Amino acid sequence: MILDATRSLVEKEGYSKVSIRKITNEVGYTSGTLYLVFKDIDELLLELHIETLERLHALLHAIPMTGDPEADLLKLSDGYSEFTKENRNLWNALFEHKIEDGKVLPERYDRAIFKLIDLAIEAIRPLYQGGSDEDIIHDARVLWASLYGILSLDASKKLSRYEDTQSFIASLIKNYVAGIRSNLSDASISL
Amino acid sequence: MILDATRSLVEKEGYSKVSIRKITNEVGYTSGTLYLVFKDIDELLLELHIETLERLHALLHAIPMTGDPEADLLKLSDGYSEFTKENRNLWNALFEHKIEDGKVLPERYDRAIFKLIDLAIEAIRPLYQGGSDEDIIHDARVLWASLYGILSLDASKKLSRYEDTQSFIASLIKNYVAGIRSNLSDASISL
DNA sequence: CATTGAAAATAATCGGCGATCAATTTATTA
DNA sequence: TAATAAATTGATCGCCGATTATTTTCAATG
Repeated sequence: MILDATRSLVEKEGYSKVSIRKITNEVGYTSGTLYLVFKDIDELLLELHIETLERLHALLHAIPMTGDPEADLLKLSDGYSEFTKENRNLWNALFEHKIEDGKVLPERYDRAIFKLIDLAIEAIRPLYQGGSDEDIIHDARVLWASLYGILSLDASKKLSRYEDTQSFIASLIKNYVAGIRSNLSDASISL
Repeated sequence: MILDATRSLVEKEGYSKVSIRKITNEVGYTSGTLYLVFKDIDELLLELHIETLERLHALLHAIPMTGDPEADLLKLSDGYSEFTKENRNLWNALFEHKIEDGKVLPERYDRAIFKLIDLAIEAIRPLYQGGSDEDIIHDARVLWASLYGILSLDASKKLSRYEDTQSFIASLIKNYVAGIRSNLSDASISL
C-alpha cells in the first residue's frame, strides 16, 4: 500500500513534493507507521526506483530485435525515450535521488541497471566479430550513459529549447555505431 | 558576501545541506536579510551556478587547441572531467538544482551553457568541410550531453563501480568523431 | 470466554526548513 | 536635529523526516 501510494504521489506531484506525511495520509495511516515497514524514506524510494527500472526493462525486453545494431539501438532508445515521457516524474525521480555519502546502492538496484545495459550489449554484439566481451560491455555503457545525458539534459531544458531529442539520439547512435565499425576495420587493416 | 558564503557551504557540505539559515549565519545576519538581496533561495543558487559555469568556461577556454578534432575534444573533456573532480559539490549542484514547473532558466544561464558548447563546436568544426553550422552545433550538443551523461552517472556510481571514466570518455570521442568522418565520406561518395 | 502478550498504530515531540512581515534599529537626507 | 528611508531583526507560519512513549488491536492460550 505504501509503495503504491508513493508511486502515485511521485507520478502526480513529482519527486520533490512527496513526503512521509502525504504518503501515509494517502493510505489512512499516520507518519510513524511508515517506519515499521521501511527503515527510512530512502529505503522506500529506492524500492520505487528498482521497480521503475524493472518496468523499463520489461518494456524494452519485449521489443523484437532484428540483429542490425543501429536499428536495434534505435528501437531500444525510442522505447526508452517514450518511457521517460510517459513516466516523466518516476524517471526524474531515479536521478533526483541522491545517495548519502558513504552509502552504496543496494545490489538489486545495480542488478536492475545491469539488465538494462545487457539489452544494449546484445544489440551491438554483431558489430564485434570475435571481439572481447569487455569491449562490448564498455561501449554499451558509453552508449547507455550518453543516452541518459541526452534525455536528462533535454528533460531539464539545459541542452536546447528548440531541437528534438529524437534527432540527438539518432545522431548519437548513427555516429557511434559508424565509429565502432570504422575503428574496428582500421584495426583489422593494420594487422 | 552571501554568494561567497553559499559557495563555500556548497563546497564544504554539498548542495543538499545548505540552508538559508546556515548561509546567513555564516555572514553574521539573520535569515530574513537574504530576501532583501535575493528573491528566494532559487535565485541565489542560480547565481552560483552561472558562476560555476563561467569558471568552467574560463578553464576550458584557456586550453590551447591544436586543430585536430579528436585531440582537442579530448583536451576539453579532460579539462571538464578534472573540473568536476576538483569542484565535485559545485558541479553536482548544477544538476541537483531543479527548476520549478513553468519556470525557465535565466537567459544568462543559457548563455553560459552556449559558450561552453561553443568550445566543442570550434573543436569539431574542421571535420565538416563546408557543412552547415546547424549540423555542427547539433553534433556538439550531442557530444556535450553524452559527456555529461558519462560524468554524471559515473559520479553517482550508477554506471560502473570499477571502470575508469577516462576510458568511457575516450571511447565516446573516438567513436563519435570516427562516425562523423565515416558518415560524411559516405555522403560524398553517394553523390 | 476471559486473559495476556505481542504487534500495530498513534499522538506528541524534536530540530530544522523556506518564507513572510510587523517591529525595530541604523543610516541618510533636509 | 528631525524626518524619512533603508537595513535588519525576531517571531511566526506551515511544512519536513525522524523518534518514542503510549495506546489500541487482535490472535493465541488457559
